[in-house]
Amino acid sequence: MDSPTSQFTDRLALLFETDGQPPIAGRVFGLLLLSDDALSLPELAQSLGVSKASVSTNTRLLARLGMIEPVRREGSRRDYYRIAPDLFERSMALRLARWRRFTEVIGEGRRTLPLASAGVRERLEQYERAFSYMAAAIGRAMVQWRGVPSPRLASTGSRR
Amino acid sequence: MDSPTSQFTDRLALLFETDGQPPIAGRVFGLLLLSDDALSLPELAQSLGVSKASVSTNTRLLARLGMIEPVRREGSRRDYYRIAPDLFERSMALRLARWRRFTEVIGEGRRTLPLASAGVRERLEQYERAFSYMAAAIGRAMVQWRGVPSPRLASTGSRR
DNA sequence: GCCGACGTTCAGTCCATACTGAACGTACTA
DNA sequence: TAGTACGTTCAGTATGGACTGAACGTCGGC
Repeated sequence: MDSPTSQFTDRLALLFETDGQPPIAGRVFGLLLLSDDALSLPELAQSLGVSKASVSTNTRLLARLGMIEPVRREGSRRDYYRIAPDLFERSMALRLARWRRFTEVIGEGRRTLPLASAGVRERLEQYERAFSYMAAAIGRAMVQWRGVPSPRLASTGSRR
Repeated sequence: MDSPTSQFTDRLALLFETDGQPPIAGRVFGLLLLSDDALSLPELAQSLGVSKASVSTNTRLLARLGMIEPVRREGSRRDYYRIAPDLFERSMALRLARWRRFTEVIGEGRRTLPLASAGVRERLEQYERAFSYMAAAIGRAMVQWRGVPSPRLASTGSRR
């Protein structure tokens, strides 16, 4: 792997790490991001210079997150992976889901805990209301974005 | 600290941890979230049963993130901390910033790397365009939310 | 039906880092 | 000017988890 590419995957590794995910997941993601066609597990392992055990674990992680997906090629037992066609939507959904989990913990606290005061209750409710509002708005905006005709991709099929 | 409260802070600790932040930051945040008035560093340390060194580090982390803020009480050298009044906006901004960082790495790759094909370039550009679109939409939605009159908080000052 | 290639699993190692306790610098007080 | 109560810093420790290599089960080819 050439130096500029490894620099790119390194930055993604760091970014993934600060997000609480294994660095190699970022490297695999970065490599696939720059690759035109799907890559096999041994190809990824060799390009990145890591064990296939790591690649196996992290491809499954990324696939579970919906950021990449396996591609079956007939006449081959190998698993090929590529970036998910709807990558943007997936990554947005992931980040929104994290935020929702956070809000749900707050909501559960509000419902089950003996709160110190009405002010505290109001603070938590306010947060939950704001999240619901924003989540709905984000959902609407995403629908609109999907409707935006993509100049070049219009014919290549933005929906799978 | 009573058991249900520590259960709540534990869940937040776990949530922070999966987000790549120290668990104690989550505990401090949870405790402040349920507290009506600002808490001092030694109070936090004692309630959570952790060292004041940890509390000092993590309060500064949370303050840097804008999730909590220090309160000065005249006639006291102690630092008191409380949940940021604009907590929701802050936490949204933080999550958006993370996403932006991610998108910027992709953009930098697109600009500086010798890409394999036009398809790859288009994929990256598409991601960047989508992010810009969504970021703008989220910003507009936030402005609208601010404009939504809060029934009970209207008089207590939602702006500091 | 044997052989080889593939993906997964698991025990082991290693590294990062969260947390602690003690030492330190600082500012208010008497 | 001591004394005290802060918050911060730093070396040390320990815990979690990412990664590895080897062993395993499985499926296709000759």
